[in-house]
Amino acid sequence: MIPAATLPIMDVVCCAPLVRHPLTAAAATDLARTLKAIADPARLRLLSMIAATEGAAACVCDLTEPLGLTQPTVSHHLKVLVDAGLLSRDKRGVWAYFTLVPAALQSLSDVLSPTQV
Amino acid sequence: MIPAATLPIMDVVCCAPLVRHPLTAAAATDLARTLKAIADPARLRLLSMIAATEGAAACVCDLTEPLGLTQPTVSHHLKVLVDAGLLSRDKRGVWAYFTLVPAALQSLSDVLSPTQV
DNA sequence: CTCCTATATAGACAAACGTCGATGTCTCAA
DNA sequence: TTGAGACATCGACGTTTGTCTATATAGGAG
Repeated sequence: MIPAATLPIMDVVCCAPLVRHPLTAAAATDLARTLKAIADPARLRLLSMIAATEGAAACVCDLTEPLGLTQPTVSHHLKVLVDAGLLSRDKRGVWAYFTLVPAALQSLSDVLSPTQV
Repeated sequence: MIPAATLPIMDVVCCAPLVRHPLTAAAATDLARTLKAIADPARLRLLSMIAATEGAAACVCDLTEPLGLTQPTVSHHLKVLVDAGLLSRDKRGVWAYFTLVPAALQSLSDVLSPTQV
């Protein structure tokens, strides 16, 4: 039950570009865990909706209706993204605001790039 | 049963950077399909092993043993990657050689980058 | 305190997934 | 023609995943 959020994504991704060295089993498992978090239509839309939101912060109530999913399902997807280190949660009073973690997406982008430095 | 390989990944990915516009349901489904293809430890290792191979082409027989999976399972994973447009298959005689499709990985990398042009 | 609202958690269920052993297909060599 | 080897396909299986409803928790208004 260790939250994946504690995984240092940068470490997993940095210095292990996919196309330069064969991945070890452990590195592949870690990277796959993060990729699984974004390999879902609902979660991709959540990420893009949060990124497009004024101030890049959004609460669950704003995200539920345009997605066409129930509130518990949206909360579940948001938890997956937070645990993966892609979003951060900021609880203000009754509302929970979610913000992108840009470095996480950048790390994923870097590891996939065939033209890595 | 339309192979995902016929999906124009560049079109799915290009001009729809994740963090700039909210994804439509259809675009999110297409992108998630491609991401699911690489969100697996065995397939990530296959990609990196093929990339690291002399000439960037490898046959199934070379990939089975280091992965520790059976030949049918490796063939299955390779098919997923080919259908996703990430690998191309080249059958020469009895052997099947697999090669990276660099543009596909680059497209994925681009769409995830928060610092997209 | 009491109610209302926003969110999280629990439990259930169907669908999708990863893996395997068995078998089919195709190519080459003898 | 026959046999062997490389790869693909099939069918089965246990596990994981996405979704829901129902319920719990917790903050703010009155």
